[in-house]
Formats: sequence, C-alpha cells, structure tokens
Amino acid sequence: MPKDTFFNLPIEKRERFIEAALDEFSLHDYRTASVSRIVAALGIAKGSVYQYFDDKKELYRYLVTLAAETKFSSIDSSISTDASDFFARFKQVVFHGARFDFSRPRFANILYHATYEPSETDILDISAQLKESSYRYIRGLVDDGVKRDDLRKDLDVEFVVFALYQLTISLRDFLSTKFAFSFKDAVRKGKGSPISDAALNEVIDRLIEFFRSGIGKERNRTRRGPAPEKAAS
Amino acid sequence: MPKDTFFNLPIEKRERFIEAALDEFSLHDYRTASVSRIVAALGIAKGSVYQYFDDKKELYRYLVTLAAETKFSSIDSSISTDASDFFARFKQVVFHGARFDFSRPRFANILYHATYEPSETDILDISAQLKESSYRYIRGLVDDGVKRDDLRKDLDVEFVVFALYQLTISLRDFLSTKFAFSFKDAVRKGKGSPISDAALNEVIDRLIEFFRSGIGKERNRTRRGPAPEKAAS
Amino acid sequence: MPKDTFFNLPIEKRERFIEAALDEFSLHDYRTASVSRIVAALGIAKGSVYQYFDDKKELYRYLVTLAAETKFSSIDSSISTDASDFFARFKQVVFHGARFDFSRPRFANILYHATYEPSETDILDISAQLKESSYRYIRGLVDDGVKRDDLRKDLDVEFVVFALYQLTISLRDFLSTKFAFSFKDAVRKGKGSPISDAALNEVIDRLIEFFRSGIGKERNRTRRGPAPEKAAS
Amino acid sequence: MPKDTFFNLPIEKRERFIEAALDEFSLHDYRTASVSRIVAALGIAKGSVYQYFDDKKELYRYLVTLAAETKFSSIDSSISTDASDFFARFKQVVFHGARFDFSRPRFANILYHATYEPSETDILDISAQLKESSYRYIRGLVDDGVKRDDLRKDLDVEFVVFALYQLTISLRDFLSTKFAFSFKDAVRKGKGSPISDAALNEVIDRLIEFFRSGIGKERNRTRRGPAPEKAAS
DNA sequence: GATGAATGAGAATTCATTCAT
DNA sequence: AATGAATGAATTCTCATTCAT
Repeated sequence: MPKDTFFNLPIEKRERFIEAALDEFSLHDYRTASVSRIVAALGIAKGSVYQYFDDKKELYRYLVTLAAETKFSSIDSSISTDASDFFARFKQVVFHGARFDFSRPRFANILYHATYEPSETDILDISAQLKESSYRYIRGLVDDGVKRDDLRKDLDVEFVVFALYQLTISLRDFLSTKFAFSFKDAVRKGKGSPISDAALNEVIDRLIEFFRSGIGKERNRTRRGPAPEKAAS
Repeated sequence: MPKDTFFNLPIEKRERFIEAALDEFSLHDYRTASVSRIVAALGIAKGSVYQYFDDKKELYRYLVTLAAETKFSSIDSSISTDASDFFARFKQVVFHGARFDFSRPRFANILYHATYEPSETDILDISAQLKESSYRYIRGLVDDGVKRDDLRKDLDVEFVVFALYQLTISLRDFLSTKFAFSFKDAVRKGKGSPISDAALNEVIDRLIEFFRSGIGKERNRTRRGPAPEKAAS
Repeated sequence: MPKDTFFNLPIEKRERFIEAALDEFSLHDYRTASVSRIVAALGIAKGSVYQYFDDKKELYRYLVTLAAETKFSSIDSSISTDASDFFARFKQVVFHGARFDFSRPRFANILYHATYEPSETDILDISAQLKESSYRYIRGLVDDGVKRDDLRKDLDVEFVVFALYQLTISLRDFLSTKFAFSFKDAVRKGKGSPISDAALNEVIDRLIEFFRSGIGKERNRTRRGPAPEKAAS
Repeated sequence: MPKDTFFNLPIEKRERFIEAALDEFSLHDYRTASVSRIVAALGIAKGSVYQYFDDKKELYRYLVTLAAETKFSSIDSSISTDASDFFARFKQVVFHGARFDFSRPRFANILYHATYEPSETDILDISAQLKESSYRYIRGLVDDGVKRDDLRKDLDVEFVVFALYQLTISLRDFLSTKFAFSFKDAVRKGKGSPISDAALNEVIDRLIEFFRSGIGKERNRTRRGPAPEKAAS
C-alpha cells in the first residue's frame, strides 16, 4: 500500500513519519485527519506524502493494517498456548488486547476509528477488512472451543462470534469509563494513568463469566418448552 | 436546542424541515452531512437554518434527541408491561427496538451515527447524552430484574448494563448482515426488504439466551472455587 | 450553466465578473486558466466563483457559449441580407467575423481556444458543441447557395462545409501574421493596431476568390486526358 | 536539443526512451503530458530525463522535430518526382501525408498537438518552428507550380500557402470524422481501422479539385470532360 | 422571519525540477 | 551516468456561518 519510496526511506525517517501519521490518525478520524497537519508537524514538504503513498486513503490503510497486525501479534506472543479451556484462552486474548490498547493508545484509537466509520463510503473496504480479520481471529478460537467441547453444542457460531467481537471491542469503552482513562489524553501526553493488572483482571473476569454463564439465575437453566414465545404483539 | 422561531413555524413547514434534515443526517454522519444540501432539497434560504438553530450542531442535537425519544416511547408503548420476567421484558425491548429500526431507518441511522462518532470532539456531548439516556433506560430494567430476583445476585450492575447496551445496539449490525438489510438503501428507497417476525424472533431468542446463560457448557455451571485465576502473568 | 445566484447578481457585479473571467480564459487555455487568478484580480472570495458556477468547466462553458452567441448575432446583425449571391454573402460573414475578432479579441481568443483543444478530454463536449454550431451555421449558407444555384451541382456538401469552416476559422492566423496583430496583446492592452476595411477587404476577397475558383490556371479547367494518375505508389 | 548524454546512450536504450516519450506526448498535449508517467513506464529514474534533456520543453522540441523530419522525409521518399503538374504533386504529398498519419499515429498526434497549442506561451517557439518548416515545404511546391505555369499568375503566394497549409493540416479532422478513425485509439491499441487507398483517394481528389477550381459555378470557366477519376489505383 | 451572496480558511493532490549520493 | 527522495508552489473545490437587505 505504501510505494517503494516509503520502504526505501532510512528507517529513522520512516519511523518519524509513521509516528506523526499515527499521532494524527489516532487523534482524528479519517475525514478529520489532515495530511497538511502531518507534514507541518514533521516539517517536510507536502509532496513527500504523495511520494510515499498514493493518497490519504492508502496511508490510512497502511496505518490500520499496521495497527491490526501489531495488535494481533502482540496478543499472540503474550498468551500462553497451554491455556486449559476456551474461556481461559479467550480471557488471555482480552486481557492482552486491553493491555495493548492501554500501552499503545495510538494504535488502539486507529483501530477504534476504523471499526466505527460505517458512513465513510470511500473507506468501507478498510473497515470491512479489519472486521473480517477480527472475526476470523475470534472464529478460530470459537471453533477450537467447540472442538474441545468447552462450549455448548447448540450454538449458532456466527452469532457467538458476533457477540464476542462486539463486547471485546467495546470493552475499551467500559474500561475507559470505569478507570477514567482517556485514550486521547494518553495519545497527547504519551502516557495514561496506569491500570493495575488486578483491576483489569477483575473486569475481564466478569466479562468472561458473562460469556460463560450469562446473567440469569442458575435455576432457570433448565430450559424446556419452546422458549420465549410471542415477543411481538 | 432549536430557537423559538423554529417552534413558531407553521407545523407543516416545520415538519418539512425535519423531514429534510432527517434525510440528510441519516444518510451522512455529522461531518459529512451538509446544511447546503438540506436547504437545496427544501428550496429555502440557507440563512433560515440559522434562524431556527444556532448552528449545525444544535440541529444535530435536536434530531438525535428526537430520534431517541421517538424510539424510546415507541418501544414503551409496544411492550406489554405484564411480561413475566426480566428476560421476557428485555426481549420485548430488543424486539420492538429492532422493529423500530427497520421501520424508521432514518431515525435508526441517526442514532447509529450518534452512537459511533467518538472522534468528533465537538459533538462528544451529544453522543454522551444519548449514551447516558440509553444506559438509564437499560439500568432501569436491570434494577427491576434484580429486584424481581430474575438475575443473579452477584452481578456488577454497571457491567451488565454495559454488556446489554453494547449488544443491543450492535444487534443492528448482525441483523443487517444476516438479512442483507441495507439501512442506507432503506432510507433512500423508502422501504427495505421486510423481515418476518419469526426470523427476527429467532435471532433475538438467541441473544436473550446468550444473556441468560452464556455459552459455556452447562456442567461448568457449578462454579465453586476461586474462579478463573490470573490470566495475566 | 451558471447557477441562479449568478443571474441574481447586480448587473454591474456580474459584468465585472465576466470581464475578469474573459480576461483569464482569453489569455490562457482551459487547463492553464486559473480560477485563483480570477478571484485575485477581482478581489473577491474564491468561494464566490462556486456560488455562481458548479465548477471551472461550467464557467468555461458559459464563456464559450457567450462568445459564440455574441459573435453569431453580431455577424447576423451586420450582414445585409439582400446580398446577391452565395459568395457575396459568405464574404460578408467572413468580413464581419474578422471585424468581430479584432474588436472583441477576448471573445475571439476564447473561441480559438475552444476550437483547438482536442486533447482536453474533459471539455470535449464543449469543443464539439461549438464546432457543431459553427458547422450548422455554414451548412445553412451552403445549402442556400446550392438552392440559389450559385454553387456547382456535384459538390460534396460535407466536404465543402469542412473546407469553408477550416479556412474561415484559421483566417485569424493569416490576418494575425500579415498585419502583425497580436490577439494576446490586444487583450492585454485593450486595443490592437487597427486594420483598415480596405486592407481587410483585400484579403477576404482573395479568400472568396479562392473559394469560388481555386488556384488552377483557367485554361486547365478543360481537363481532359489522363489527369493526375497514381498518387499512391 | 538533447544533451550529449542522450546521444551517448546505447541505441537500444535511447530508442526505448523515445518510444515511451512518443507514447506520452501523443496521448497528451504538452501541459498534460507527464514526465513522471514516462519514467514510470520505462522504469528508470526521474533524474535521467534531466540528464538527457534540459527540461520537459526540450524533450518536447526533440519529439516534434523528430516527428516533422520523419514525416517530411517519408513523404519525400514516397512521391514520384516526375509528377506532371502542381496538382498531381500536391495530391501525392497530401496522400502520403495522410498515409503517414494513419500508419504512425503517434507522430501524427504530436504534430497535431504542436500545431494547435497556441496558448501555451512557453512553447510558442516550438509551434512556430513547426509551422515555419511546413510553410517552407509548401511554399517550395507552390513556387514550383508558379514556375511551371500550373497556377494562376495573379496569386498571392503567401495566401495560397496559408490556405493549402490549413486545409492539408486539418484534413486529418475530416478524415478522422468521415472514417471514424480515432487517432488516440490507434496509439493505444497500436493500430487503427485501415482505410483503403480508394476511399482516401476519393477524399483527396475532392480536396485537390477544390484547390484547383473552387466551388463556384462553372459558367465562368469552361470545364467539360469527366472530372478527375481515380487518381490513385 | 426570510433571504442568499459573500466569506475565507481549509482540504487533497499534482508535478517539473533539483541535487546529494 | 544514474538515482530517486525532496521540494513547494500551485491547482480546484468545499462549507458552515454571517449579515445587510
């Protein structure tokens, strides 16, 4: 997605550029992000950006991809693969995903933006691509969980993937609120208020427990009969 | 949020204006929505908009509020209050919420946009306001569920509200994908492909069942001991 | 092609705008002409241009159309319709066309540009439209000439129209060279060196005579014998 | 016009360069032609162009000159010098000129562009230079025709040269329209739809006849006999 | 209360040319 | 002789908002 020019750049220069671009796109969404601001911050010529990338969209695509790959591989390299069951593994994924978000708020923000820009018609493909890879990742875990017999047999996998995806993604909002952690501030100031593993664990335990058992009273568990009839009038 | 002049308008005129504004803001997000297009569609002067509202933002706030209120009261008037338990009631809320979205796609889209525009710094308060009222609505149901003893005792209500909110909100995406229902097309063409009550019910049953019991194997249900210990190293 | 806004403008203002636009587009071809220069010359905001016209192309179309219509009607109102035969009439057309060009060099230049911009793909339609109307004008004269029996019977009308069109159009070049009349200078300085009716007449007589009788020796006219054999090898 | 470095280039390399430059300048006029595209197509460095030529303009000048010289010598080598009279010779020139255009559309286009770019102030001299050499060529023929007594005595040679030049040059347009031959397509696809000698001859006969005798009624002029039949085989 | 022309900062993008390597 | 990254002025176009009428 970048042109050769970009990869031919001295590493130091390339990284300065990436930093500046991350700053911009993590503080503003695609539309609002400004190429002009990036070059102003870097003190380089506007034309240079277009030596590196075909257009703003390709630059954005690069950053989103970079963020996604970095996050996935960060998670992958952090989880211990010997986790006993599906829930233990998923917990690790969520935990290290959250840790990643807190420690790399610029990446986190970019992924957040890319996830929630459904109206920007001209970057639909980037959002879709990101969602697709997230789904794939989760579906892999779920399929595995089904095989290991950790999950119920009667699940609609598609629905489960959706539910896990949405809650995992939006956990960021919950944490942000609960711990008064501002991702924007974290980007601007370089560092946000640290959140202890214990505190984080507690929240994620709750999430996992929600996934595992829901919120209904346990006695209700004996589901018989044709399920909740006529919700509609 | 509107000025007095707006309410002094002949009803017919006011409604025409609202229609046009809904059209615009349901097809485009806040940034992309264009005041110019609205007045062009209406054939009125641009200045008029500023006679009615202080600025674009106030107009947006008005529409979001209108959409939220209309949706809440539509749901409220549709559910039968004698619903047996929490899940039955919540199911009705979700069901009629979805029905509302399908039948009033412009309102649905505006709420969707308002929910997912976290980067537009200058409308943060509108998004927050909307989220707040949605949370309040759901918290009311949950509190009630707790009182009625339909829910576990050990729940973190704040977390539960968050989880219900996120999944309920994003159900739209799942339904949209599953039934190939394009909200944008629905706005443009006036009507989307209808989805049967049965099909909708099936999906929502799954959601409710997920809420109630999660996805873990039932035998695991006997949770004793110290629960999932330290995911993080 | 202009928007309503443009016609609602106070005449004086509108005319100032047209003047400035004519200046720009008569001194530069479509690509090279600059909207920025126009507004700079006028001291108005850049946005104003786009209140008047959808885009640069529409502005150009307006100017070309204006130039063509002005020229045609100037010619039409100048020729005496009782001209005896085709050649006398055509001569008047050419004469008044040339007079128009000299006295309205900006219009002349714009028409010149529009005629010879065959590579600018995005304004092909404007050029084509202009050519079409010129052809129609000339074809009308030729058809009339045929009816009046002023022209040979065996003519290929399409070819004749083409030949008359090309020579008439490009007469400008000949005159410009012969009389050292620089159209660009005429635009810039407001006025070019005047050319007497007599001098102009002399040239146009030659053109008309060329149309009427060609350049071949009269005796040759009795062409018998083998005529021009094998041009191609 | 090229620098020495250009001629020091291995022939093969030089020719590849010329080919690519011809492609670009035959598809776009001077302004629109892009040095960047040329080097991209060749896979060479942008700086190389400036090792070979001082600037874009000199490159253009080279190509125009090359095209003109190639065309003139192609025509010269094709015409049989023993042609009986002026018209027969001129016909051959036009015929082989047209054949050249059809078979070398890139050259044709470049000459066309160079002929009709009167507004690009900074390449005026190139256009002028081309026009000058074309005029010289035609004037040679006309002078000869006068000497051979094929033409009227009272001609204004300057005017005649102009008229012959303009119609000869613009014949391309007439042929292009009449035979639906797109020069751009011919460049892009390598070959255009072929036009038979017979068809071409017919048009050129008409042109020559127009030159010889004009379009006026014969009564002034004792022509009998069966018009110019089949000049070319 | 309505009008709608004017504003002007801001956006993305292009491209011939240079020059240090 | 070749490279190719850097330049930066220039381009068209957008749009919420204002304000005199």
